[in-house]
Amino acid sequence: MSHKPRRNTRQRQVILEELAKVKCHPTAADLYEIVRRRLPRVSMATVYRNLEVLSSAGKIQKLQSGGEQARFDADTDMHDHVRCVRCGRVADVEREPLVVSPPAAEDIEGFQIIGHRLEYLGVCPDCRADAPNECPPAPDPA
Amino acid sequence: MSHKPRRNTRQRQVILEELAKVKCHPTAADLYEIVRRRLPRVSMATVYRNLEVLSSAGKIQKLQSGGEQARFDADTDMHDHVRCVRCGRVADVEREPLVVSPPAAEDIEGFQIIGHRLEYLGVCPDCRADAPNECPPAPDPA
DNA sequence: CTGTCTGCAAATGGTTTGCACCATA
DNA sequence: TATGGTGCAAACCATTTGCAGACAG
Repeated sequence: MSHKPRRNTRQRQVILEELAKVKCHPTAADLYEIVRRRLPRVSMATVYRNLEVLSSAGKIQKLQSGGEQARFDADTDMHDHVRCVRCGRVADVEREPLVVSPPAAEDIEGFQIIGHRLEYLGVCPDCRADAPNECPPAPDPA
Repeated sequence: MSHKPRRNTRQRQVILEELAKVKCHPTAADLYEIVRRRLPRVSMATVYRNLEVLSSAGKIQKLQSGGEQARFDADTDMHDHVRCVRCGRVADVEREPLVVSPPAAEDIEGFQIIGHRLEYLGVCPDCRADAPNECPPAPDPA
């Protein structure tokens, strides 16, 4: 794929390195805090711009299945994720990704299918711990 | 689950009625425009508040699988959706929803699974039509 | 050198909220 | 009449963008 020439700036390197280092799937803001420890003068704009560049270059994955903040993953291998509906945290699902068969042409009124988005919803251990809550379908991820 | 008592206001009725009427899956703003024809003085806030109330009451579905605007569906029967990656339009998939088996406990590190979110991505007929899309070979309008 | 990238700050845009008045039950 | 609901405007907040100077190639 012919992409525009891209420069290999220090910011870009550090952002990718730090994302690769963490086991979790940080938000842009999380990553900003992390990167800031090495580059005190970076700006959020730079973090956002680079996450965008890296993700369209296929070097990282952007996970934004909910209406929530996007989260990022340096592991580009195909794998599913679970998202905590309470705190928004995202974790990997350690099994082969589910095979999702695309709907037949006649079931989608002219749409040309190019993929799908699947993500599990759950409650993470931490949230379950202090959770004085009850019924499964939590209202909102606030 | 103890829910607060809810009043049956004219705004609430109209919002639900109009949503039930349309075949598409409008955004809050779309619905605001529609509802405004019957209630010229409604506010966006009221539309948002009621869509929230109706959806937590299970009377409508809130579709916000992407990072995009939420869309709403008065059809609460289980069914999948396709979202146009160009214009954001959402349509129903006319087949039995795919059975998604939740990951086993040992594959998700303590998360308690409560559901999943699946949505197909595609290009709608309209967008495909005028689509001057490119990617590899840079098109030259000249 | 040149054109991309950065930092800063201000702008977006969808959604939410505070408040005083209104209307449903 | 008691309270949930409404309209309005301002607040929020993640993300984007305009701009001038900085720096990679």
